[in-house]
Order: sequence, then C-alpha cells, then structure tokens
Amino acid sequence: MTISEVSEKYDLPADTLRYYEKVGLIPPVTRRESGVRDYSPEDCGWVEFIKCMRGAGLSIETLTRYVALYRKGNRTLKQRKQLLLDERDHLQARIKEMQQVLKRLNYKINMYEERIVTCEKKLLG
Amino acid sequence: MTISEVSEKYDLPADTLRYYEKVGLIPPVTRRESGVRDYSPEDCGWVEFIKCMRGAGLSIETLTRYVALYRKGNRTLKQRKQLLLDERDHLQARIKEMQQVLKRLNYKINMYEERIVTCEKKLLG
DNA sequence: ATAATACCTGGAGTTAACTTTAAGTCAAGC
DNA sequence: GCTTGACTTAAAGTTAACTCCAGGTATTAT
Repeated sequence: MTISEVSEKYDLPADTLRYYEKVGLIPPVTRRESGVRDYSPEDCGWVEFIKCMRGAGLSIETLTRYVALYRKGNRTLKQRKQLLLDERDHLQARIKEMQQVLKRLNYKINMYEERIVTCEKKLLG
Repeated sequence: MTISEVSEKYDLPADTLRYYEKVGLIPPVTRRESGVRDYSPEDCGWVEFIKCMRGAGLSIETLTRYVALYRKGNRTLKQRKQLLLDERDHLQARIKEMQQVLKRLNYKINMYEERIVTCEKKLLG
C-alpha cells in the first residue's frame, strides 16, 4: 500500500505517517527499491495500533520507547509488559478523573435547567 | 488570598494563574488599591472549577467562551447550558474511547504474560 | 529608612505534536 | 520521451498551553 492509501484508510495525513516513522513511533516501513514507502499489512497494523493508543492520550515519547523495546526482540518482553502495565494504570486513573468531571458537569447542567425554568416563570408571572 | 497562597492551595504555578486570568479563563481577580491580586473565595472557586475542567481535557478556548458568557449575565443561561451539554457529550465520547483502549491494553498485557511464561519454560526445558 | 522578598506587566522562550515548504525524485499516462 | 502528479528528505513554521525573564513597584522585616 502506498502512503496515500494508508493515509486514507486510517484517516491520518501522509505527513503525519512520515513523522511517526521518523520519530520511531512505528518501525521503519517497507520500501521499494526506489525508496518509496510500500506499507505491508504488518506496517499497517502498527499504524492502527499507534493511532489507537495516541487516541487514548498515550504520549509519543512513551510509545517510541515501546517500539524501541519491540525492535530489540524477545529479551525485552518483560520491560514491554511493564511499560504497558504502567500506561494502563495511568489510563485508568485518567478515566476515573474524567468520570468525576462528567458527574460534575451533569450536576451543573441540572442546576442550569432549574435556573432557566425559574427565570422563565418569573418572566411570565 | 495572595497569588502564592492560591498557587499553593491548588497546586498551580503563579504564572499559570496570571495566564489563566489574562486569557479570560477565569474572570478578573479582585485587586487591592496597589494592583496586587487578592483572591476572594469566589475567585478561588473559579480557579478550582477551571483546574478541574482542564484536568478532564476541556480546552482553554471552550472554557474562555464559557466564562465570557457568564460575564454577560443571566441572559446567557441557555447558551451556557448548551455549551456544557456539548462538552459533556464530548467528554462522554472520550471516556468511551479510552475504555476501549483500556480493554485492548489489558488484552495485550495478558498476551505478554502468556508469552513470557512460554519463553521461561523453554529456557528451563 | 533600608534591605529583602513578593508582586506586577509585557513580551520572549519552551514543549509536544504536528504541518508546511522547498527542492528535488519517481511512476503512470499519452 | 515527456508531462503530470505522487512521492522523497531536511528543515522551518505552527498551535496550544504554558513558562520564564527583565525591569519595575509593593510589602515586610529589621
């Protein structure tokens, strides 16, 4: 697959795909003789994975560390698992915080509802 | 309260407090004659509210819009409620996405667990 | 009264994560 | 074989959200 096809498929600008590769967010993409990128299914898998993780807010720095470990082979399995455990915990904490805020927003919205009703009554009366 | 006390209380740098006020993220803070900030309980309430919302990822742009509406008084109640409704929906969507990723991370961690066990068996055998 | 410390403003600098640009190379259609 | 549009790189530019700095004023302790 060419870079523009991958760009289309995952809804990521081609520039971003090149950037991700340059900073080591995905392993080096397969190339033709000429140097043009030709994404394999595995390359695409990485793009999808990274897009997903970035969507949840994992930093580029963290993800490049993960990819760097992956590229070192099997002897880094435990470190990779640990990295994922740490990120999972962070993510869980963020979700919890956001759920608190969600509650607060809902409460505030209810208060607004009440105030608006009261205001309109006053205008009618 | 002085800015450094507020900074301490909410664990936000004094520079950030000034910045928040400058860009309209909180309404103008009470001042002494001399011009020095002297945060009232209400000013503190804004700081707390904004810190909370920023923590959940609401943008400064959105929050300044909210504060601007607030400063226009009661006739903006409906618009403020609508803004909060929109933000609540965004937040809810983000939480859902993050929960998906959490699931995926947990799955991946289990896979690593299995692979590590298998590897260690191989090394022993 | 004076020295040390805290506060003020406007503006420059920083960081993460892209995004655009310039200057060129490659590939598909005629 | 030539044009046109997609691809390449390195490097500069952008955006959001701070963060720091210089030069000056205010407050507090001695």
